[in-house]
Amino acid sequence: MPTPAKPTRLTPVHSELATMLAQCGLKVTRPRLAVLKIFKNSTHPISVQEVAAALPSLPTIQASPPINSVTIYRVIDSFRQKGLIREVNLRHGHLDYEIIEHLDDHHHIVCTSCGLVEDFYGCGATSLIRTAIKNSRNFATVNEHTVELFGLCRKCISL
Amino acid sequence: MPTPAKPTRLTPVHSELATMLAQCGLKVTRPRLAVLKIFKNSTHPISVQEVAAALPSLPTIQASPPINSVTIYRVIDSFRQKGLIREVNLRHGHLDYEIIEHLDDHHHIVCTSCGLVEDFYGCGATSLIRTAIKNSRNFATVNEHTVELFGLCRKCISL
DNA sequence: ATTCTAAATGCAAGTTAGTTGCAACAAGTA
DNA sequence: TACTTGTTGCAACTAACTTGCATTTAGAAT
Repeated sequence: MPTPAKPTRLTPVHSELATMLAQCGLKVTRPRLAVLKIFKNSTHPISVQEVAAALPSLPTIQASPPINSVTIYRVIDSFRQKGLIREVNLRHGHLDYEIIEHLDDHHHIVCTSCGLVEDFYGCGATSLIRTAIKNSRNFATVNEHTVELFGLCRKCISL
Repeated sequence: MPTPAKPTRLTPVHSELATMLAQCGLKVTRPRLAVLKIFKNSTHPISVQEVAAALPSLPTIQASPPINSVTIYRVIDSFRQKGLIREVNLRHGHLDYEIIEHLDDHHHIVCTSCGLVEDFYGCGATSLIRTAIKNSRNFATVNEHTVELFGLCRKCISL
């Protein structure tokens, strides 16, 4: 009779999120799993306030006491420090955050009238970065870059 | 005897700043001249707080009552709306603002360790913008763009 | 399993940035 | 010079965010 697989406490999605946390040296806690799940679920960059507003909809959070807002700030800051998320400014009057999927070349077009956000990939910054470093007196390396485009979406331009 | 030149109340620099304000439909007031002068003088993007801190050093301000902080917020917001200044995120924990000199292609490299900021020009975004619009389902025009590079300066990389 | 320790969380209180409503004032115009 | 509208200053307010500290807990050591 074959040994039955040992039951694990973590659901598959939990184990994926838990691994992400563990790999960057963060302890796996309920608030961190929850906030990370919000970022995973979100299709676009979101603010601290939006994270806070989305948390109560998670089953794991509904089942237990709500997460203190101080904790949300600290969790988001730890994610940012560890490079799990990045800060983006879409000129919505505050900063937003989004998960960093890989070493992706991922950017946004924002409508300055209605705020609509669309993604685009591949900004071809590598050659730009090379020449920028060559021309710079002070800089040695560039690890990250942001590119955001601001314009008008089709709906707003025809208003 | 030749007619003496009529004395003008505005110094040359005032008239230049005043013209900038008038050209975008803003009334020429003491707070606006002062804040605009701070932006003109600054070599790099600055925050609302830095503007407020710099104002008392201006002779015109020293000579009269200080400018209310509410007014600073409103002046900066009016400048941003009129396109005199732009908002930039250098990941210093807040938003900064800098004067828009022309239709310039002006960007920054920021040291993620010490915060040093250096300018660079010409990011070659025009072709990027063309392909981004072509690939976009929703967007029709792009009027503005931001490009910021984040890395380590020579000093910090050797620490 | 149990114990241990550093890290993470929650709470309460405080600080600061930024906003709003309104009355007084002043720039630009007739 | 007077008028009108936009601008400013003040006071009060709101919300974002921070700090200090006691409690709890994840992960590692035993």
